[in-house]
Amino acid sequence: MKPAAMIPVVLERLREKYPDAKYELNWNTPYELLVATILAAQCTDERVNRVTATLFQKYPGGPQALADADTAELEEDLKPTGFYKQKTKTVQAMSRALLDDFKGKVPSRMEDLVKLPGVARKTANVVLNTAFQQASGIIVDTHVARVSQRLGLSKQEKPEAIEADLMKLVPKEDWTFFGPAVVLHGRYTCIARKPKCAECLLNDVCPKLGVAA
DNA sequence: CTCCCGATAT
DNA sequence: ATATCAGGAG
Repeated sequence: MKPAAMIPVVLERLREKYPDAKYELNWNTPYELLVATILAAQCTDERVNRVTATLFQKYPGGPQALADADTAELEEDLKPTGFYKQKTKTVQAMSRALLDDFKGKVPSRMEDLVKLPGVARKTANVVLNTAFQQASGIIVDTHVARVSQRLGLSKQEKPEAIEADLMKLVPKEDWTFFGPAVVLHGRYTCIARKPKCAECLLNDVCPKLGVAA
């Protein structure tokens, strides 16, 4: 089955299983979502939510508090999310850039967002799709990348190239659903190490590329 | 391409 | 022992 013909099937079945697929990160403001998304690199949402729950109480009011925070102390706060020195540096630099260049407000344009330290298209798309209801693009994280390759929707390796392929295939009105839904499918069914092909809702249309028989 | 970080599955 | 986990920077 050709990729273009698979898309309606994929969308229909994912909608049935995950009717209201959305990101499981907790947030109250675009800024909180941006920080949470940065912290989510190589880390589960559940762990991020535990950290941010106390983090935004301790550093309230947006980017100023985190920009001004003591770095060593913030490192301890972020430690459970892994890559904590890197993430501390990134979150503080991003917060300062927000204050310096955007009056402390999270910009709602892709071209502005990706200028922020620690923000590339994946993170920007999460913020735009989720907080600003904007179909700026399709979120391509490790799950979306893997599932897209296995389904034969893209043969590319780089996330940006995969996103470009997907944007041609998936109708724009489905972009904000496609990302989160495929993430869930990738996390719970089309698992990296040991995909559950037997119980997969797409196993009849999947070419099973890259999956051990 | 490597590094950042550490836990867990295989 | 190695791969992977909601990536991005140098």
